[in-house]
Amino acid sequence: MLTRLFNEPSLLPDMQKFGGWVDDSGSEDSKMKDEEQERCRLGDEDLEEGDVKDGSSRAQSEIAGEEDDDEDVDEDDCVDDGDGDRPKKRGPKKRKMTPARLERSKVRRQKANARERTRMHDLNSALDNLRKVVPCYSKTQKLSKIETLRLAKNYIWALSEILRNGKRPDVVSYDKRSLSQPTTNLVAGCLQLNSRNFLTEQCQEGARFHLPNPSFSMHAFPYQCSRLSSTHCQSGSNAHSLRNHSFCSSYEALYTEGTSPEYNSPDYESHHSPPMCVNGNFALRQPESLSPDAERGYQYSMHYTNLHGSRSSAAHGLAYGPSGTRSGSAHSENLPPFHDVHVHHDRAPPYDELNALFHN
DNA sequence: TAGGCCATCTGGTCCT
DNA sequence: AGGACCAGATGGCCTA
Repeated sequence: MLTRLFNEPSLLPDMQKFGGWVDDSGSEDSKMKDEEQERCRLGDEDLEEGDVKDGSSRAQSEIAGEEDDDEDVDEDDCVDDGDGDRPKKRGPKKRKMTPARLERSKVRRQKANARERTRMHDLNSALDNLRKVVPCYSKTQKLSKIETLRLAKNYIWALSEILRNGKRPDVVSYDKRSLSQPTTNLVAGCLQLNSRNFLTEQCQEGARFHLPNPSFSMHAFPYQCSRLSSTHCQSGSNAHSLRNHSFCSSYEALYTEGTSPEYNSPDYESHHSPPMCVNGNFALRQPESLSPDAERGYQYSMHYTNLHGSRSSAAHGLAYGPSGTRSGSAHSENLPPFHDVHVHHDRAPPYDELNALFHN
């Protein structure tokens, strides 16, 4: 719960005002006390805060001439090693951790913690922004950090290849590191479902749709979400022999939140069959009624495998060929409305080539 | 329950 | 001195 609260950056500054990190303030205090006790016990240690493990920082701060304006105390206050034979240590005198210094150290540490939190939040925000511009985006099933980066890398790589060669990148030369199975499924399901909504939207608007954001047109559509239970996943649509549990699970996960009750009825779900694929390719089916321009502009296909060398079950489960023509018996028309999963693409660039990206 | 993912704390290092 | 950045440690949450 605390963790969740802290995920809300706006809350953090206020929380910091109230004694810093709630969970750890106590332990930090005790830690500080322990350190002080340890220093006195050892006799020859007078570490600055942050020097528990070694003295490098201490040496640094001492060299820098750290001064305690108000509470500068000699080391003798604390130390009585009782060993006159021991060679006197060189260097500046060490200072005892007085309560005032301890307090300052604590404040410093809390400030550093707050900065670190802010820094990590900024980093996460940037990562979220990146998630939104890689070709698959879901609010409900976020790509992990590492997968976001890998996906982005592959996306950039493929775009570069297309720009350089004007043709589909060679997937063999691609970075083969793996996305997880759930992510593989997510991307696959994401694209397939969006294609369906996308096309529906086009039909409703006369094969045209708005592009409020010319860069990421798919953001224009607020997708509804529906849920497919595992049961339905397994029992429904026997004709789709290639569908497997993993793929079903991904759909289930994707549709778990924000589900409209009406979609939970068996009748409704029975109409929804995850798309199939037999060769690792999947693509969006083009409506026959689309004008040539629309067809050219909205075609979207994708070749997708998982990275461990094993084919993605999701990819296997998709039925549409790379050309956008239907190659199996799946019914993309019957796919459930999708919830906040977005496929990003721009105008009508070589999507066939771009879709080769997700081989990672 | 193990493993993955994540947020946070912490100390070290470098830089200004 | 203080801030930024980094990496290790830790603990919570979630899922298979």
